[in-house]
Amino acid sequence: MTVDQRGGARRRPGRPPRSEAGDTKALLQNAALRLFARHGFAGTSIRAIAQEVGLSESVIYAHFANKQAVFEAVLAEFGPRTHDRGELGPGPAADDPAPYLLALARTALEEWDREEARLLMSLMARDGLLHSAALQEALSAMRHSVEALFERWIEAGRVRRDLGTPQSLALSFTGPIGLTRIMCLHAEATEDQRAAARADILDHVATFNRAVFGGATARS
Amino acid sequence: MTVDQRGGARRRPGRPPRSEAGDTKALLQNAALRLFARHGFAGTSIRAIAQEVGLSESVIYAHFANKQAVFEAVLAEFGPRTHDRGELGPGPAADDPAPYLLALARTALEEWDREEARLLMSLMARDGLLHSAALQEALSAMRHSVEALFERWIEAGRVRRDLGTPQSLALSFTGPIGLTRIMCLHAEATEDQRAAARADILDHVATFNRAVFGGATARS
DNA sequence: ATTATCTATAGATCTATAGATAATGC
DNA sequence: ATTATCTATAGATCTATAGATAATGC
Repeated sequence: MTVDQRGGARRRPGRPPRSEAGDTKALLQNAALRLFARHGFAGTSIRAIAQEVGLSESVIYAHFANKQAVFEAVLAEFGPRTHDRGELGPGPAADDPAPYLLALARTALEEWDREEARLLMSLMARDGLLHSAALQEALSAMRHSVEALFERWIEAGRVRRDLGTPQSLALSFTGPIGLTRIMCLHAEATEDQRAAARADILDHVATFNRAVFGGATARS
Repeated sequence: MTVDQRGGARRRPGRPPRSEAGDTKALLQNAALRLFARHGFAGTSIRAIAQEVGLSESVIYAHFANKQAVFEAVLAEFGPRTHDRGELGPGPAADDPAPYLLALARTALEEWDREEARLLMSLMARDGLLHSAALQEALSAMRHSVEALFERWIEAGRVRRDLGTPQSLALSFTGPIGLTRIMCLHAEATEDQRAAARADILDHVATFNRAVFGGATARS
């Protein structure tokens, strides 16, 4: 009788016919991601998640052990990947620093600007996940891989040795990118804000490249 | 009878004698800040706040209209200042860029490493305040004031004009500082993590200064 | 009389479970 | 028989209010 999101009357009791069946678990996880991103874990009720999909709240317990398990499933499905971070594949042009860094940034941007990634960012900016050990590790892994690049470039004479440690250079390069991502590439940002954020990041990379690699890349 | 935080038996009914009176409102706000920082708004109950101070939960309504009002009072008291941002006072040495930027960073660090500021950071990293209009504005104000500095320095020939726009330079300078603050200067960070964060920030500033102002500052 | 606390409680959630119901697939 | 849903409900919170109680300050 009651009209709901799924667009129709409330279901009757009993298993629904094949024609109406969907991937309920996936629908629930998706709804949960959106609601957790908007209202946080404590601010999202089991009831709200089920309602969003147009189902009775008890159906959640057929798919998840409890509310916490829903959150963990969302993180496992959409959460930060631990593997395949930062490397851009085996080696397009890692020995030409400036273009390589630009390509790295572009790749990251493409990944981070996806809706799913933005929802995840909003979720992390609630619930304190920004400070969770998991994210800190993912971030530090990413940072280490960039440090390794600078170390190599210093050895190869592509970066003035007196400029700073590989650690410091890596932070100077990734900092503005990471900050802009956290602050602007989230679920509530408008398309305009996101476009500005992407431009800011690319401008930073260009400025960084000019300051660190000087005219070397452009002229020699 | 029940022992509580304030260290004693539960109060009896009736106004407490002068000897036991404290600034209840301030105590409540302080407890609320800590709990909101740890568990978020929705994850913190009125009950938990009162309990933390060792009072009955109904006492909260003598001091605040409702739960939301507690949150707003906490933000008003501890929240991001809109005024007196970034300027370091009228003018210590704004025309010698490198030392000025270093002083700017040191001042910010001192402010941000205070316990209260760290609690606020944790609070913002829950409840989505990181993406609130209020913080975005505070941040953009800070950024603009740094942009103005770079603009002045470019005009004065202290920064190579072809390096990048004032906007881009400002982001390249403040990005690593802001990111490190958000990620490391929060309530749950250990003293070691915070020390590393402070060192990272100062290293970045040094690297930035060398890359952007080159030997000019050191030698001429 | 006013102020600052308490106790008790109403009413609204919220999580989770038990048990009914109807379609499916063997 | 199994699966995927529902209805109904228990029990635990949670917010907020009403009304009692005792110290304070005039």
